[in-house]
Amino acid sequence: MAKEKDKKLVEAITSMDEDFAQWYTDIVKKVELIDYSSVKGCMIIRPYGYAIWENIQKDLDKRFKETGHENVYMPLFIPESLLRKEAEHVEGFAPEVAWVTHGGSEELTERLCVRPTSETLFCEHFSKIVQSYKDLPKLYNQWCSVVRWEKTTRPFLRTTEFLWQEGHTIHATAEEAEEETIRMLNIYAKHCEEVLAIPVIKGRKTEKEKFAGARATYTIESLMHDGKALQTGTSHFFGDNFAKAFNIRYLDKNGQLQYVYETSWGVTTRLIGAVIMVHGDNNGLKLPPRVAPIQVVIVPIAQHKEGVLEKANELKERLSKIVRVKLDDSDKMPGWKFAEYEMKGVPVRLEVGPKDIEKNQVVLARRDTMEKIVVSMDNLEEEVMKLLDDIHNNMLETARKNRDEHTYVATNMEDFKDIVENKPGFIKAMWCGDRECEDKIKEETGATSRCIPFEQEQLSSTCVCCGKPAKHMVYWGRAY
RNA sequence: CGGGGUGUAGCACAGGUGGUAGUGCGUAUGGUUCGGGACCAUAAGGUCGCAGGUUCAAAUCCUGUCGCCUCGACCA
Repeated sequence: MAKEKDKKLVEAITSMDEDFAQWYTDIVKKVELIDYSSVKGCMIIRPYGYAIWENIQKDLDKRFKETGHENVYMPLFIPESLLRKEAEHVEGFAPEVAWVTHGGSEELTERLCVRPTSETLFCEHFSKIVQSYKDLPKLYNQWCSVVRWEKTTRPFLRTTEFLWQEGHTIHATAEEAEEETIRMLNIYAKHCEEVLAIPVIKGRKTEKEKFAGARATYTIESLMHDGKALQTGTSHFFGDNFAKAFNIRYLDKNGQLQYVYETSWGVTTRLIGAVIMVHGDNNGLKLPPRVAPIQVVIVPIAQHKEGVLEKANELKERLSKIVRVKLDDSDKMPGWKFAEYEMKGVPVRLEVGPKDIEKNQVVLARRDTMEKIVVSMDNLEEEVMKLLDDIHNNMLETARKNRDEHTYVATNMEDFKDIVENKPGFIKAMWCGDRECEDKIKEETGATSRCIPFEQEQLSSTCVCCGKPAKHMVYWGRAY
């Protein structure tokens, strides 16, 4: 009887092998990361989910500031005429913007769009504040939400409104702007590996896949557990494209009017989706220690017995000086708590009961490997810190190994199709650089070009699709 | 925007052929428990997604509509 119940509870999360999409939905709901709202495609980010975002923000914001960026805030609304100033840009975004047509009961003379991204607002502002080469560069960033009226939505991965940061910078020269574009891409990559324990492929997007209005788009791509790729962050080089459309000019040292060179770059709450799908397992979420809202959860055993709660509180006090720690002294059974915090992805569980107190020890259980170790209370701080670092490194390596094991090489279309159908993952293949081949591959296999990686390999000399001489090695895959 | 599924208590669901709503989990209270999702007792909790229609009578039949999930085409 009891066993049947156990089974039922364990099955609360759909197995990822059985139905990955359902597994994902189960996680975001049951772990209480989000709730659905009454507006289609909009999600409520609950405290546990938002705390992950705050930790991501904290780390990224620090990295932005260390590289000289300043935070600003731009308006939510963009007048239609402003959005239309850059042709490619408006063409790319117009189909998915939300329009405000009324103020109160009055119809507006010009409708306003809810920002889908803020390039045009930054450009208009830059054109007003920049006169001289001495005003450059301007390195701005904003944390905000944007709205894109997407047709299908999924929590974190694609929502109608989503939280992000968008950096916008202007520079005197193209070289300087290019450098900035790459610098920020590297910051994203480092954040992913050092904080989220997600290994990424850095590279450039093809013309087909680049951002509307950009000269070049750089991207970090990661591989999810189901073998689908996720564009995890992007950094764009605009050249003087927007500068010309918005007339952003400055006087150089020689008294000549010059256009500025511009970049923009962003990551979103999608990063949380990536964390879920890269690290999670059938027991639930598995959070990398550096973003985990709770890094150590203390579960007292037989907490009604004398001295147990006192000791648990004492350990909590000690640990709270170095990690984010929670003591769960609720009336739930210990076993229930174990399962609960495993589902929530808490990296380390600390068990302390009468037997431990007697022996001056505690039990530490790690979420990544499910191993339990016994450590002395005397050097608890040291052991916990070491364990959290170990967990981070192990999670990063496990993710890297998983990605590498699901990265395949194709040298002809037959192999390419076979891989897409039977072995979900990244496909490395040579490409001639022609749009027709890229289109054909997408049409025939459903896979898109993810990026032209900076780290090139010569897999063969001919294009996987048409057989003409190859120009680049490209990562392909089905993507979110 | 097309295909499929779904909407009944906080959650998961049951309620062919119409008769005024039920089960499990959870919640509250009291007690026994506590090293891997405990048990007993008592109790609270629902305008059956919404709007029309048929009918003496609708969770059930009809029409419309909305939300959500999911698979495609488009996007971070």
